[in-house]
Amino acid sequence: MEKKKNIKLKLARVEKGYSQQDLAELAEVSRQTIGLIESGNYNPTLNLCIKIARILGKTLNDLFWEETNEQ
Amino acid sequence: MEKKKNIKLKLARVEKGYSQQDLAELAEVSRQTIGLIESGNYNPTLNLCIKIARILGKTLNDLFWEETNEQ
DNA sequence: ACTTAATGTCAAGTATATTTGTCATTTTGA
DNA sequence: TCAAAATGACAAATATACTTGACATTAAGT
Repeated sequence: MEKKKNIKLKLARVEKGYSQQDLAELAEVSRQTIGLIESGNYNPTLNLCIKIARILGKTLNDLFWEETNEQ
Repeated sequence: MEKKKNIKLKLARVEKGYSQQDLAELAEVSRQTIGLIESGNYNPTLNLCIKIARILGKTLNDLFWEETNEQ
């Protein structure tokens, strides 16, 4: 049951020059939580997604929305 | 500590002609969970937000993103 | 007025997001 | 090469999302 990595999040983080640890501290969560979200095997809460998006200067859609064909 | 109601979600649901119960069944969660998300006193998981958005033909930003002045 | 559907709310239980600690592996820079 | 920084991964504990059940209140239709 491999899940899809969140490459968009990782790219946005690296573009800002942040390590997982840096982003974790800014978002006030653990480094592991950031790692798990990037790995894709994770279901974070909405508030954390919003916080991360704001820190990285992105929106929810930018980081967490996948367009589907039928919609 | 009153939190802001998610009026955008409620509007999108009513536009589709769904009751909270209807949406809950489609999203495979309890009616209470939908009610709590609309009431704003809640922090749902990302996967549930995505599921709800897809059911209502909206995006994450449409339903759960608030633009801020500084970004 | 009456009935039913829809919603709000509370309390107790269950599932799972998140933390903490630790160690292994990879990457980066001197 | 070497050392340090960054990341991956695991297990056990804690915090909290979500469920279930139940009852009260409000809205809508007849």
